[in-house]
Amino acid sequence: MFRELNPLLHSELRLAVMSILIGVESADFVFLRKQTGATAGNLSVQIDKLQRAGYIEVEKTYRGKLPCTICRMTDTGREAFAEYVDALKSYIG
Amino acid sequence: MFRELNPLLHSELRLAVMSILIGVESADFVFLRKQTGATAGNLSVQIDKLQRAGYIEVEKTYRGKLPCTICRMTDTGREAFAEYVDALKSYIG
DNA sequence: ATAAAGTAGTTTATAATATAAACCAAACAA
DNA sequence: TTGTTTGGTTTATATTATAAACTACTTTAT
Repeated sequence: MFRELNPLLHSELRLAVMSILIGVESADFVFLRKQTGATAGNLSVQIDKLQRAGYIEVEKTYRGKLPCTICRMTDTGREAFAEYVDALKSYIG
Repeated sequence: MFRELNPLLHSELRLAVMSILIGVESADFVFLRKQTGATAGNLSVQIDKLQRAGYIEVEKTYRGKLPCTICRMTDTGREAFAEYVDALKSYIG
């Protein structure tokens, strides 16, 4: 009846991050922060979780002299997101 | 950009309960337990939260000699559910 | 009549999660 | 050179989810 909801994606902030990343080639920390309105600490933790799960790739680089953390979704991430969205439909029709 | 997800509804089990109740006039504890596959303890707690939020009404009665807890959604619940579903769409398109 | 097992839950203890506050290092500005 | 801003990370705390333990009663078997 009800499909299981991947707990890694069933989180407002991680879902927002995935939702952004699925639509772009890549996005940096500052952009994600602005789009989601999250605090830096929270975003940092949630990016880490998505990376550990293999759903996103994180590249640590510099923009000029300032640190810049670039995120992009992996194929695994895309699959997981698609399945999550599908599973959600068993709840919300 | 992203709408807020009502944390009371953004929970797998509570969402499942609401999803069931939106489609029926009422449902009892045992039915909800079977449909969701939840443990009795977890279901009891989550029903309580939904009731306190005013999203469902709980009627304590008997089926024969055995206790029977009947749940039905309120108008407030229906509204909250509709808004939650709508908000979700800002994440999953 | 009594013990054992089952039904329908509730309460409570614990594990997992989310979140913000505090912190760090480098850059820039006064 | 002292303070402020940027771009984060780490850690402490509050919240949440969940299962285990318990309550109260019924049914079944002895």
